[in-house]
Amino acid sequence: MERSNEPAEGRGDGRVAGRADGRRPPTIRGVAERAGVSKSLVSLVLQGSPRVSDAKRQAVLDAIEELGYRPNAAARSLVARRTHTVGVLLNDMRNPWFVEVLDGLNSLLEAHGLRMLMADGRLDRRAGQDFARTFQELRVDGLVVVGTLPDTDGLAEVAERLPTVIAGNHEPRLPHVDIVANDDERGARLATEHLIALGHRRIAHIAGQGLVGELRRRGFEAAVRAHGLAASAVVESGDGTEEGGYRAAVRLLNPSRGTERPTGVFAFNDISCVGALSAAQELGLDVPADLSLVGYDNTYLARIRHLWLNSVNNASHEVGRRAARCLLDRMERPDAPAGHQLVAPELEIRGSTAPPRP
Amino acid sequence: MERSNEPAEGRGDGRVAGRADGRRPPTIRGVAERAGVSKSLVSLVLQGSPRVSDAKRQAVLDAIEELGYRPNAAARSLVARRTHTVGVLLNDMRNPWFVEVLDGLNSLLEAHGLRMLMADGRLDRRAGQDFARTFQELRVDGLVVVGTLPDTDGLAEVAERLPTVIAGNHEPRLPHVDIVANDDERGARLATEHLIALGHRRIAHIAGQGLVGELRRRGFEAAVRAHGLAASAVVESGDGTEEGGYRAAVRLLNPSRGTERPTGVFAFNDISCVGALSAAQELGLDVPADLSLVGYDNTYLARIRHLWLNSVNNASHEVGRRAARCLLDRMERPDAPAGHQLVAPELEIRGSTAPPRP
DNA sequence: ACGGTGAATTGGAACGGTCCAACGCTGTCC
DNA sequence: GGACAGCGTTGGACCGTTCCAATTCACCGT
Repeated sequence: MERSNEPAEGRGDGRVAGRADGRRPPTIRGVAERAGVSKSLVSLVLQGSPRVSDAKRQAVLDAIEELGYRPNAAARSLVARRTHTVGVLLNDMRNPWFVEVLDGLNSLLEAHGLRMLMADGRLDRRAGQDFARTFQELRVDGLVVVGTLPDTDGLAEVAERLPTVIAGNHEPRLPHVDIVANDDERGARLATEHLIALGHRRIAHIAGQGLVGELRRRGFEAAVRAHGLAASAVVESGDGTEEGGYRAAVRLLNPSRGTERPTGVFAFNDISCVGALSAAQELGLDVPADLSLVGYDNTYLARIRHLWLNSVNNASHEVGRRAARCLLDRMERPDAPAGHQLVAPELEIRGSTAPPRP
Repeated sequence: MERSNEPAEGRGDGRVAGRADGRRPPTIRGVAERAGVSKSLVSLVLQGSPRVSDAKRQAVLDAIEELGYRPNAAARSLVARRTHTVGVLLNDMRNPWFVEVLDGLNSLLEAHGLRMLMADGRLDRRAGQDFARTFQELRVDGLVVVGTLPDTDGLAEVAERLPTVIAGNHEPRLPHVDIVANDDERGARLATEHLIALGHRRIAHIAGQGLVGELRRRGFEAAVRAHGLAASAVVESGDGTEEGGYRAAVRLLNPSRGTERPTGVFAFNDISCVGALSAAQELGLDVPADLSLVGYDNTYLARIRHLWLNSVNNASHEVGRRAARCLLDRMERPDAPAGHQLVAPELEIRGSTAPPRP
């Protein structure tokens, strides 16, 4: 009762201590009053309408400037029923690969006036489990899932209502969800064929886990088979970590092994490739003279002069760009059939391969 | 006129092609209607009010479930004048350091029901230039700036209206803006004193740029001076890159140099330390037998077994946690004087240092 | 029988924008 | 001189919530 007579005073929101400086941010009405026009006219000015006289436009702009007015995005999107925001769900921001995709995404989305709202599933437990709820409550205009994702059921639910695109992963396949991914199988073939072209005949692969690990292994196997080297090819399992790569390489290179050891190794990713490099050096093998190595992902690890690894560059930036393109298309035609495209990788040559010793 | 009789039909928003599936998402009114209650009661249920009969509560919950209703965050925050969102501005997501800070931030913010809206100044040109405008339009409840920042004027403007905290940087100092940063000077002293304690007498520093570079150099100089080694200490300038570290190390270690060469080097960061490592190996020096190295930041580079660098761990997670604490406090008392705290780093010992050769 | 009490429920006014129909002007044309 | 067109401008409905005051209703004591 007493309170209703002093509406804009501090502590008006019932918190323990007064919020902000007690003064609410200026509204469109405040601007209108100051400029001596109606709020409708201010709205027209904000939208850059041409049917406003220069005099009033200037008055409005001055008032905006003087008051430091900023339109309220919530109010705006409430009536427009568009937030100009797309949700981006990642699962590990530590992965430099993601940043490339984000960069590619952003370049296009920004040009279309969309901002990105990022959530990291691993970093933010809530976002991982409950991202469906969060993004729906925020009424994002679209959703991009980057990499693998914790909760497929949740995604299916969101995808029914929201234009959705998966970037950098091959699954899950859902009715109206586009997929843009790296062509991992092709990249693995590229790496393997590079070793073969150098003259290597005993070639090994340090495998990774998950669907991506599967695809890269498949590419490796296809390449060795195509060149009749399947009999002398070996696959050791790793886990995508440096330690896993190290141990796999030790198993591969250990002299106690019955068969002759490989002269070329294609590793699942750069990290495990670095592990393999460590193992080789511990065993007194020179890279690339005694052992050729190829990694994958072309991370900045590969670019360290000390390591200088050949690596498959999976063009993540392009994946991001294309995913953005898909999302924009799907926002226009939400019921179009799901598309599925692969982006071709390239092999980046540095110093970790050479022809085998004669 | 004709339209007003068919309000919820597709294309109602006047776009070129129909948006979504033509059906608007359910609102609180729809839920109320279905449950046979008023919208006010639904609102009470949503807020978990105890003064709702069990029968009606259940009816409402069922209706929500059946319709797949999700409250509209924009409408909610419009009346509540709180978005439960804090803006996080970073300047390069590629930096693994940031991710740690974000993780620390998130752990506390999430527990207080706040979500993070991230913008990368380098990735998103608009966010970098115009983040002040964007965050103000979104009416975020607070702002965290992680690392350095492109536009100090913009920050000053925002900070007048918004609880603001700077994490991981020592500047700029503004009236109501708290600062939580790593104690770079102390970390540098730690690293340098470790070398001194091992018995090194000719110690060098590969410096970095900016305020942080300055602070670390200062810590180095303080330590050598305190131990009476200032005369034999050298500082070479680098730029925080691998290449810069490499070149600085070449200059330091080159035999043609007039003076005797250092036996211990403290580098500005892990990356330039890796560059120094490369240079040492090219010159035929063994690390750590001929040359001890210490890096900074304890990134995962340092943890690569192949490199296995001693490095100063600047406890970024803790920086994030404390920054979140500051922000929460400041949201309660926005006019409190600005605080400034430093987080103590620790030295992580691995394999890149040893006593100098006798 | 009646007012009082308190709990459960409801209508309606915000919140800060957009947008549409309608308005007052001025000038033009027949 | 009146109908009309077109321009610049405005009031008010609406978007989907929250919150407050008001209402209903059963129950109680007198």
